[in-house]
Amino acid sequence: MREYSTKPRALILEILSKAQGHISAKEIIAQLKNHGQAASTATVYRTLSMLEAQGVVKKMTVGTGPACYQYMSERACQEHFHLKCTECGALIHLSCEFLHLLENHIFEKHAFTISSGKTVIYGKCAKCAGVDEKSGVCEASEHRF
Amino acid sequence: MREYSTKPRALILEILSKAQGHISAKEIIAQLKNHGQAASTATVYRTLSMLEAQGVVKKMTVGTGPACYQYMSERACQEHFHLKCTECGALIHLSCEFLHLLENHIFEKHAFTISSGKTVIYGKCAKCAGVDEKSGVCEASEHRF
DNA sequence: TTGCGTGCAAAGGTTTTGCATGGCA
DNA sequence: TGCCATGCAAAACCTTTGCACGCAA
Repeated sequence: MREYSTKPRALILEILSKAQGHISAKEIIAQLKNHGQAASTATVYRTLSMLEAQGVVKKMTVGTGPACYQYMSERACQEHFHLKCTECGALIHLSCEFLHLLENHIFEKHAFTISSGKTVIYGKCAKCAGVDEKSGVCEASEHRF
Repeated sequence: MREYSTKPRALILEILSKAQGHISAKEIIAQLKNHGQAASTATVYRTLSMLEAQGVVKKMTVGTGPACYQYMSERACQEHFHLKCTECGALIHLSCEFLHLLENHIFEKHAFTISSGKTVIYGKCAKCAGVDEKSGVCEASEHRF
C-alpha cells in the first residue's frame, strides 16, 4: 500500500500549514478555488481523513458546526481553547498560560484530563457584553474568526 | 408568549429524565415510537432546543457524532462547571474556586464573560485515563452521574 | 377565540461513498 | 503496467424550516 505524491495533496497540505490556527473543510475548498480548483470536495475530505490518521493534522469540532482541522507543526502544537460568543457567534481561538494552569489544577486536584481541543467555553464577547475590549493584557495569542 | 403543556412535551421530558446520562435526538425518537409515535422529528428537535434555552437540559457533542442531551435534575446547575468524559460519558458537576479565578481572568484579561452554565469541559475521567482518583484534594464540591 | 404547538415534507449543510477515469511510480 | 488517487454525482446523516392544521388556555 504505497502512497502517491499528487498535486491536490500537496496543495491541501500547503493550505493547512499556512492556516492560522484551525481551518474547516469548506474554507480549504474555497482557497483551492482561488488556486484554480485543484481538488474536489471528496478529495479534500479523503485527504483530511488520511492526514488525521497519520497524526499530521488534528480534527476538532466546535459545537454542532463543521469539523475543523489544525496542522500539527511545533508551533501549532500549543494546545488552545475556544471561546464562543453565544450572541454574535464569534469564535475566539485562545492560547493562554492561565488555561494551562487550569488543566494542571483539574488534573492534579480532580483527576480529570482536559481535552482542550474539544472544549468550547461559551459566553459573551466584549462587543456583545458591552465591555471595554482590553482592560488588561495577557501573555496570550488570540485569534478571532 | 405563553407556554402550553402538551402531550409530546411531557413524553420527551419524561424520556430525558429517565435516561441514564446523555441521550441523542435519534434515541428519543426511537423511544417515542415504542410509546406509539407521539411526537415527530421536528417536534423533538424544537422541544430540545427550547429546553436547552431554559437550562433544563444540557446539549453536548461527543466527537463528530450527533448532539446529545442530558437532563439537569438540579436547578442550581448554572453556577458551576461540568466535566464530561468522552469515553464513558460520565458528567461531573464541579464547583471549584479555581474556576472562578478562571472566569475572572478571562473577563479581565480577555474581555470575555464566561457562561459557566452553558460550558462543558471535555476530557477523560480518572477511570478512563487510568489515573489515581485522588492524588490531591481541592476545596470543591464534586458530584458524579 | 387566540396564537402557540404539531406534523409533514422539503430544504439545509456537512460528510461519505460508488464507480469510472486519471495519473504516479 | 499496476494500483492508488481523483472527480463527479448521488447518497447518507443530522438538523432546521415553511406551511397548514390542531389544540391548549
